[in-house]
Amino acid sequence: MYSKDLIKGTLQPIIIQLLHEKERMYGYEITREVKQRTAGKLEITEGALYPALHKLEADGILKTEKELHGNRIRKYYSFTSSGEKQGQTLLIEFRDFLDSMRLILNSKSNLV
Amino acid sequence: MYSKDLIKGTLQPIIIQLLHEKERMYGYEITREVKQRTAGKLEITEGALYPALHKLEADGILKTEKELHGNRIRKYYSFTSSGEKQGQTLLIEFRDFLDSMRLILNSKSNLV
DNA sequence: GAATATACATAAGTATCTTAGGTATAACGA
DNA sequence: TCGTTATACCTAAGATACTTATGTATATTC
Repeated sequence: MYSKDLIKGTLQPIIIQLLHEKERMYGYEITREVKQRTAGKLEITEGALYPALHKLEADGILKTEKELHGNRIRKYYSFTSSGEKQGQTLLIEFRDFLDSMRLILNSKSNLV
Repeated sequence: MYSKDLIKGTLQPIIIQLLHEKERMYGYEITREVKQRTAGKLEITEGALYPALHKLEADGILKTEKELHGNRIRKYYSFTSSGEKQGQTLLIEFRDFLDSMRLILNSKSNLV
């Protein structure tokens, strides 16, 4: 697991990214998918995820529908029609931000 | 400028990276360098930078020496001998973290 | 039948940031 | 010469995204 502070601010774009790929997902599924993609290096804690999902719903970006699987409830999240566009914008910004980080780490500048 | 929340957690590794390249820098110089490297997309606020530098010093990773330039004081930061190693470790972790972000954004997973 | 996995949730505390303010010198343009 | 911008440091209040801990409940596995 990475140091806790690195992760701040990345959770929302991660959620948005996954939902852009899969249309609808439930919370626990998101934690599993992230863990799998990063070979266990990044584990989203539920104490962070659920409040984040609730906020995205409260902001009108995601909507939910509950479904019974076996005897357990799953709460599926998907984009609202307006949220779709907002999510795309946020993802573009996030990718651009990561590019900037790479620039900082790699630029052979006039330093030294 | 990027959304505020994206930036959280990245300031410390940025400082460490720059000091690995240049040996010693002062606060204001760091803000200029970051702005230049990112074409103005990332501007470190002084309210964030100075407390971060103070913390790195308090943690024994950086040390300082004040210098008079013209009539203005510059406070130069550089690694302590033990801080050098810690900084390297932190940078490796940060790069790895960015790689994980890329994995999440790019993996053609079994989703959909 | 105990431990682990699945699946949701909240709440207190921590840490990093933003925003806003403060001090002071240097340089530049109107 | 006077106001603005740049340089250069600093702190404090408030916002907020996280961690850690806890709770509830069902399903599966050993």
